[in-house]
Amino acid sequence: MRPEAGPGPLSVAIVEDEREVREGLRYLLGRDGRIRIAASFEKAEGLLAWIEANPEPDIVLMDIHLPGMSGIEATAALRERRPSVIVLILTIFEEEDRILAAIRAGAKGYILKNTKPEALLEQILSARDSGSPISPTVARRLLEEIQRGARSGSAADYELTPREREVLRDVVDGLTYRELAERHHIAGATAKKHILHIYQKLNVSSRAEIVRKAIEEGLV
Amino acid sequence: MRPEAGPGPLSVAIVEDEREVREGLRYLLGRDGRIRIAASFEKAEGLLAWIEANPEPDIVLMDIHLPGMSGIEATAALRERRPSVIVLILTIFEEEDRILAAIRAGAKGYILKNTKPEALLEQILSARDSGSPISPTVARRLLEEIQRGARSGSAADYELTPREREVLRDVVDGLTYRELAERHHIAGATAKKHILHIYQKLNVSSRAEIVRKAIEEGLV
DNA sequence: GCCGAAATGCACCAAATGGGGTATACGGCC
DNA sequence: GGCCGTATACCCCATTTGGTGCATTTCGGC
Repeated sequence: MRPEAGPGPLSVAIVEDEREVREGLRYLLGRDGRIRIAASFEKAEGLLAWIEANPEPDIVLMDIHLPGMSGIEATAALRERRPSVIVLILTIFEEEDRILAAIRAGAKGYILKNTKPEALLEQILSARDSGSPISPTVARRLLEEIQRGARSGSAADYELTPREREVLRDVVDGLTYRELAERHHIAGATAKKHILHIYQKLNVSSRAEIVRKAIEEGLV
Repeated sequence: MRPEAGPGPLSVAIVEDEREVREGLRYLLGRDGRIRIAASFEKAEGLLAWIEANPEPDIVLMDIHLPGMSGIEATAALRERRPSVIVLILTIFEEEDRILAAIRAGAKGYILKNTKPEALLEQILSARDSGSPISPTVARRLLEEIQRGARSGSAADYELTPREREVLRDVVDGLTYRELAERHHIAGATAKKHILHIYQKLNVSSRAEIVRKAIEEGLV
């Protein structure tokens, strides 16, 4: 292997639904001689279909939020069918939970879109040499996650009080503050207070998020 | 067997968190000579502990919404440990999804609390003779469910349009109308419209419910 | 070309929600 | 006794949400 030069230009495919961002990436990466844009798609399904009939690219830049199949799902599908393709998640959000999900799905890197163009370029190139480009912000999250998992034996517990656990279950059942109040014989304001505390502990801020997290983490 | 007389009074245990309702049931059922109230509890855990050390009752009247363990969970636990005990769900709500869940958990009947006292009494007594007291309203739901399952091969599909499916996924991700609008390049009002349509098709009316249903039915 | 379904957009409104603060009561622990 | 966490309750406020009704555009099928 020749890490310094590599066997010709790095072949890159892009999956990104925003046209401007997609075109911007094509231009930005394409003008560097070390990279060749093999194709770009606005939907993950497009990439998956294309890859069946074409030589596989070295790297896929994958957005997470896409119409239709999500970037994470697409990453998982790609690992199944084309395990040698390196998938780099490229997203604008610092979505705590998605980082782990993406990595479990087989992503080799997680780059934020606010990364400076030159740095972006280098991160992509580094991926070829078994590197894993991770934005600093993301790296921090990963460290925190590792620490968290290390101490409590990976128990998805959060430190909910018994009362909060009861309320959580009912929130998952779709109860409003008022119904919560009736069911537990407390004031609606108190029910709200409990829920707000749960929000803080689970690091969410809406009913939808709390329900999802509670179900996925097995809190109910 | 002597269906007309039975082997003495029917032994009934009650699990109901509302004190007034619980006492009301004790009075109502207790004054009929054919029934004997063995015990009553405000929490399912109480019943489960009690039943370990006492002769099992013929019938358990079980509320669904309880602090701590739910009535459905308790029903399932009871079927495990005391399979001969007949559990009748007694609840004030006509909760479509709970009916099936309760029956799967092993409930033998599903009675609504708005049932008239005399009818309630007869329904409970009928359960002893292999009857399954089901309130008419509930029976209707069951028929609909059977019809639904019969036609489409039990596929949990609902008839969502592709667009609605996309929106549903993002709602599960916790996006607000505003974020939905940005992500799909549509107006917030349109995002709302889609969600309202999904509500109708899934028969729910809140973010929390839609997220739960979507996850549990594998729509995401 | 017409029809209907799907998707889109907007207006209006009542209710629910999320977020902030303050305060009291109870129980266990140092 | 004093402290802290938990649960309780209430106040205010901006935003979001759920519900309706109506109108337009788009698109595939007949």
